[in-house]
Amino acid sequence: MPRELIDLLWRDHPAAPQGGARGPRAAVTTGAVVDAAATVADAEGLAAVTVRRLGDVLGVSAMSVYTHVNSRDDLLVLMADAAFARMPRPGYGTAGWRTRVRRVAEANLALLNEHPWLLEIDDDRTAFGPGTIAKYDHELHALDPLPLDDVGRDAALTFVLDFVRAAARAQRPDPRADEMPALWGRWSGRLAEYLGDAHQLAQRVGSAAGEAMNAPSSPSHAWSYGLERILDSLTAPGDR
Amino acid sequence: MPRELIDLLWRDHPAAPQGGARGPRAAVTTGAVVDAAATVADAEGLAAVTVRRLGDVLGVSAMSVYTHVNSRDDLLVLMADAAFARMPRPGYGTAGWRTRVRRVAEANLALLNEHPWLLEIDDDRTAFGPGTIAKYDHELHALDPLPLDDVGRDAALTFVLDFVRAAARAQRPDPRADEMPALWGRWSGRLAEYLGDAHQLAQRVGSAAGEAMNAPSSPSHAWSYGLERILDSLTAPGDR
DNA sequence: CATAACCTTGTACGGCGTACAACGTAAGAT
DNA sequence: ATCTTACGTTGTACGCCGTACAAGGTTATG
Repeated sequence: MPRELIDLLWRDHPAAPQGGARGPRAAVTTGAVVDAAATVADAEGLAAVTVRRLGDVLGVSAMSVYTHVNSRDDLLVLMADAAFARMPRPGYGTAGWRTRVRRVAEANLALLNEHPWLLEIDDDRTAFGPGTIAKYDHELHALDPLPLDDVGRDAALTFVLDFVRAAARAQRPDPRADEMPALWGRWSGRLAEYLGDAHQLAQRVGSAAGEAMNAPSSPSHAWSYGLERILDSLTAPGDR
Repeated sequence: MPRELIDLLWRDHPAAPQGGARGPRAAVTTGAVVDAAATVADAEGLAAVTVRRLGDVLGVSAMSVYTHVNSRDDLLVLMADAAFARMPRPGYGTAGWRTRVRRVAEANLALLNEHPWLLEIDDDRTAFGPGTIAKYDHELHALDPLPLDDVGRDAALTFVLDFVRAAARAQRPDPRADEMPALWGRWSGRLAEYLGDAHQLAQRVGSAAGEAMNAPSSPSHAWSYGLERILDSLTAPGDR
């Protein structure tokens, strides 16, 4: 293990340890590997981000990638932190808390829509990265106007971001979408037979919700509706 | 492909196609494979559920497993539906909607805590399974006392279950938990150097939240707090 | 008894992450 | 100017994975 993950996360910081001076110049940098990985993930999903593939993309052998990243798991952490680092962080100006939090939610939704693979990265070590910390700080400040103690502030932010995460999950296109019509053709008849008239409420609501989701307009009523509910709840009184 | 997934999902239904009469008796059943998979997943996580491993557990060759499940992806769908099918579904009696929804949320949290691997299964085809449909129907009925149309009812349930899912994710023990002390020992000094006095809010709130999470009591303030907020929001007026 | 349908199995293929050792390269030490 | 040392790069190999395929055994049906 050449350099620890924490030092790779902070590789752009002045205090970060540099590679030793001897030996040949590295053909690529850690940053280049991370960027290449993100590009592949954006285009073909996280599963396409393999070490051999990255080697190809970077014009380098597979094993050479390990000079810059330690392991694939570490790479995922670096990818996530880099994505967070790149998020725009406009100042909040004089906006009220509701607008501020709405902006935070919308920015996160946009990020997750752009990089759906972030939903698959679940590694606590990202919390130590500069991008993740900067994002956290910025988003905590959105709650400045609200009377929250430290723990409550963290809980409120988590509450909002979890909602966003679920919404992004729901909006993510099903990778099986193109098979679904054929599947439905083969299955719908059988399913009707199995179901009979049992679970009528589920049948009715399910088909209504299914149609609503495929409806051309209102791409996400659930989003705007849910977000307003979430915002409302932030001003609700404490436990009862 | 011997039998379609939909028929495997409904394998206990009288109308489900049975295996042909000829040939030797199958050594195991689809149900046995699914149960074995769930047992392994409970004990060692979903990644330990491999086809070869299931063969071992069932005393059968790896390839023989494919007689009963078609593919590993299909198996995951069967596992999820079986878990949903086994959830207790007590009647709601005369309980008010708030109690009913709270019970639904608590039942789902308990399920996800018992079977954390459910969080990793994300296949829309589960929606066609008998367990999933029965669960859906039962949970929709929790909302009977509320004045919701079909689409709104589905949206409300999704809203609640997404919250539960996020809470279960947060409560899930980190598989890296045992490495963390050593990691922190090596990293905390460096992180402090990198951070300096930047992002002071994040530093303060982060450590407060971290301590609160490791606190012995109040295993999840976030859960009860968040759930009440979610419940409140279900009675809020519509969009504004 | 022959046939056809079914289950089981071993082998094999192409993928994965990555350990390891050999080799080349360039800066510091002498 | 040479030697030494640290480092980057590479090919090979190991043990996993899911699963395609073909061969062979087993049983009810014609």
